[in-house]
Amino acid sequence: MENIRVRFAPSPTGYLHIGNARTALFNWLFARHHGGRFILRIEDTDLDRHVAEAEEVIIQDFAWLGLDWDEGPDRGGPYGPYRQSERIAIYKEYARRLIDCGRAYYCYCTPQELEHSRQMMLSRGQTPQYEGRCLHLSEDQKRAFEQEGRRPSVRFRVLEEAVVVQDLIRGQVSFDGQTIGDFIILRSDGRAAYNFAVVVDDLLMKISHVLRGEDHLSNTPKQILIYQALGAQPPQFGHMPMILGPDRTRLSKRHGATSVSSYRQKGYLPEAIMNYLALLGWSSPDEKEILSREELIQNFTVERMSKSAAIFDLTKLNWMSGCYIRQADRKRLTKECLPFLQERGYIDRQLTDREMSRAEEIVGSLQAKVSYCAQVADLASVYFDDTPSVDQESRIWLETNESIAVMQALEEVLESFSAEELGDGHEVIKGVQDKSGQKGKKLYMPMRVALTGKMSGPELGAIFSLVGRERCLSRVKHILSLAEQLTKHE
RNA sequence: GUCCCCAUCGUCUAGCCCGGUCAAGGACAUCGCCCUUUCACGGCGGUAACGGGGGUUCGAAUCCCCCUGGGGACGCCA
Repeated sequence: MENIRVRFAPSPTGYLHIGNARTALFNWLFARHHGGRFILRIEDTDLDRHVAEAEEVIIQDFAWLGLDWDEGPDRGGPYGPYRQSERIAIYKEYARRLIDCGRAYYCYCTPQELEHSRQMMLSRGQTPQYEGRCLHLSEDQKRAFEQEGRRPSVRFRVLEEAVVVQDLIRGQVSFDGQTIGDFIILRSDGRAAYNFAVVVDDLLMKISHVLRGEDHLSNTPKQILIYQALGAQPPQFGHMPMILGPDRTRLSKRHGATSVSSYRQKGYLPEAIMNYLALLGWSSPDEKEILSREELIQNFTVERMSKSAAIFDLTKLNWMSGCYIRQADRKRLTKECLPFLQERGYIDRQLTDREMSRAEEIVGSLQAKVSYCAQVADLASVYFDDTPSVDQESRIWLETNESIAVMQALEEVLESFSAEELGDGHEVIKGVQDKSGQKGKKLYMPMRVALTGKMSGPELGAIFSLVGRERCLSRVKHILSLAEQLTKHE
């Protein structure tokens, strides 16, 4: 293939949706795999919905994910401008051409009138479709409408019997021209409608392949019609499967986190998000699942895209993210976790070398247990909370004498050690074992609960060495007193 | 309502184009065992799917038709 040019064209709605991110990713992978160009274009035709910083947000999320683009509003390119709001004159010019050759006409119907007739048709069980009322308006009629103060929109005139879409993913799909009503290409305020703007932009930007969500499949015949009316060759289309929520409906806010930034804010690693998204609707030829960005680029082809919709599975994302966290370099991971630790006041904003290496130890001790960085901060509470409460499932360890005996043994052994002697607590544990005669779970769980109030957490060794003798001791006393209270109440 | 797309374990999927090698493979989740003097990590094993009905064929998860189910689109939203 030659001169491959693909684009991602988001509307700046304030955040980058997970589904859009996947669309962007596949376009990017396609471009990088084939050595083509990846273009970012902002579809801000609808001023009403335009959010000022929205464009910036999208660009940031892109950068975070590691997607780079060759042409775009921020870096220019030979086919700019790359914002639709800056291309209004171009759309007008192309609409003019269609009017001149009889493939478009002015329509003076008001939104109210159109809504009314739509309802009428719907109630009669018909497909709502423009009836062509303004198709043959005389100059006098037009003037009369103008006098009324009506501003016309421009409609595309559909003449074709049938339109065939050659889809890269779905094969040949045909549409009956009869079912496509004359649609608006220029709104009455002069702005281009989506179906028109995309065509003009894709044409002028020499886009070779349009890979987008399946929800656009039924728009495609309209767009092909415009290409044809303009005497142009349409690009290759490929309609990708939708991403659904667990209830099998289109992924939306009520399914929870659906923006890329929400995952970034929780401290997911970008390569994990990229990897997971890549597997939604695509599979690698060797069935490998953990793929680096280079492997993704190398293996990506549209032939391996699936046709059926995929459910966004947070559980699997968390597993995959956990894989990346475990593989991550400790220093890097610590850097990613720092903001979360600071936010809770666990560590200072400015760190000495010593504090930094302490932070690395903390993160390292938790690395195998989390899926994303915010969880590190959750679990790190065991290093900072010296008066922990005992969670429900850990209560049972406060209720038996043999468990309490282990805790008491821990208290005594700890007291017999100096702060320097403690180290990673190995000797302490041995001492407690000797004293209590317990081993395994019955040895470890009481100690764990006495130290943290929880049944799970980092290695006891990490707790001993990072918390130190004094605080360990005060925690054990604290928990022991809680246990005492508990027994009294019974 | 009309049009369009889709249909393999609970979930993501391989296999389908080029029918037999599929008593359907992998991954997540789940269950069990092992490792670890604990939870986790890791290792091993188990449960679990070709939506239904017709064809075509010696033979169908794979090809055809119908049904059902799900999704999408029908906007002066993108």
